[in-house]
Amino acid sequence: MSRPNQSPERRLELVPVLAHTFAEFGYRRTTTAELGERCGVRENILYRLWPDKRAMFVAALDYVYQLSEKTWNELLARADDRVSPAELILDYESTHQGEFGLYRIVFAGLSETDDPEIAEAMRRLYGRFQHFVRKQVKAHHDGVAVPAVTDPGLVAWAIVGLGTVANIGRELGLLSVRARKRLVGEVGRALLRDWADEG
Amino acid sequence: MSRPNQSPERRLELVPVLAHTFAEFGYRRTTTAELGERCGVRENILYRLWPDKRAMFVAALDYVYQLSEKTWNELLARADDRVSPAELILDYESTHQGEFGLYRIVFAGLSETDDPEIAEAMRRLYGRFQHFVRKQVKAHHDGVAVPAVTDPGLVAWAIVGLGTVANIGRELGLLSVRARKRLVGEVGRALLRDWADEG
DNA sequence: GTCAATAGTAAGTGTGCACTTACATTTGGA
DNA sequence: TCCAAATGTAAGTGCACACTTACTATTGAC
Repeated sequence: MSRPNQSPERRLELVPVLAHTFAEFGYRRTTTAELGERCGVRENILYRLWPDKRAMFVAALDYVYQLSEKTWNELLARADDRVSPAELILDYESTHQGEFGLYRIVFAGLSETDDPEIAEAMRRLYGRFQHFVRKQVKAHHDGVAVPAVTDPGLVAWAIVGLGTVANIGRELGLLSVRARKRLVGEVGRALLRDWADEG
Repeated sequence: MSRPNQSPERRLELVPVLAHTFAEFGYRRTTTAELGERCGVRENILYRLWPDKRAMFVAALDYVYQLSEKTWNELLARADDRVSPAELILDYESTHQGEFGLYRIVFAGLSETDDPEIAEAMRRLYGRFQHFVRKQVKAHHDGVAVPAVTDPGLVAWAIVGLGTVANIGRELGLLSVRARKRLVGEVGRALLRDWADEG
């Protein structure tokens, strides 16, 4: 034997670059030549690390979730007991949401769901997002007498929907920063609010 | 002169076919050859009716909104005063939402927003959706003492978000028919509910 | 130092597809 | 019945781009 295989490390280095490139151009309009250039390598180097362009995209999708989860977990680690985790994430997302433009990968993925592997990656992404949010909503509900919506799973989907539509509004220039903040903040809180409280 | 130009009529005939084809394959994976075949004409016929593929897509996007608006207006025309128009639309969407798969065109459009004309068409689409829903929410608020969220515009965006995430859940097989119905129905009603009522 | 595997360079290649061109046929107003 | 415009057919064309091949240079365990 000679020279240890450093492919895994190399993949970890390059995935963020892939993700940002796919976010910028979408799936189809991203060329493997462009990916190589951004990564500072020739195309065939990428083809040694991943079997095809599709696999590069799937890797980028997985990276997007991991990055979000990491950010949220760091956020929750700094939580005190005055504000519930669910509210903390809402507040965070209402200001920082989408700031790296990575949501555009998700949009790209949504029109490539005929590919089973991409569909699977999208399922992982949305499934995990919803699962994560649901956990926080459930915890939040422990301190709530009469939740506006009883099923935490439904609330989690609705919150994911808020984030999604906020990103659509941003992408199309239909929602200002301020409007997006109010959308996620006010509607999100209405979904979490205690129905037993005063109006 | 001889033979009147029937292009406008022909366009009206063909647009639904374009829309269903784009919905099936997305923007990039739809070939002009396929469009021609589905329309039962040669490619260059399509190029006489629209300048390029992009224009065909934009026409399909506009068609999608027109179809939805038509459906909703017919629905509202049958309304009585026991249920508010906003609730009527929620109930309708919670069962029939996305049934023709045309939402997939919207997903396709979301990853083509770098094209100014497509972006503009998407803005029209989402802008009109939100505007339409907002009108119904506003009317609904007239009969409500303390709305859960005061700004009808925000509520409208949230409802559009519910529809969007429900379609994503359907597309990825993450939400069953039943779950989608509950998502749009229960969360939608929570957003419309009167905060002054009993819990 | 040797050798085998890794890492990198440079130049294809084949195909899919948006769009075009050249030509034939039909239509309907005068 | 003429003829100009509309409608249709058939066969390109050129380019973008995913993926490959052939080759060179580096690394590091022995």
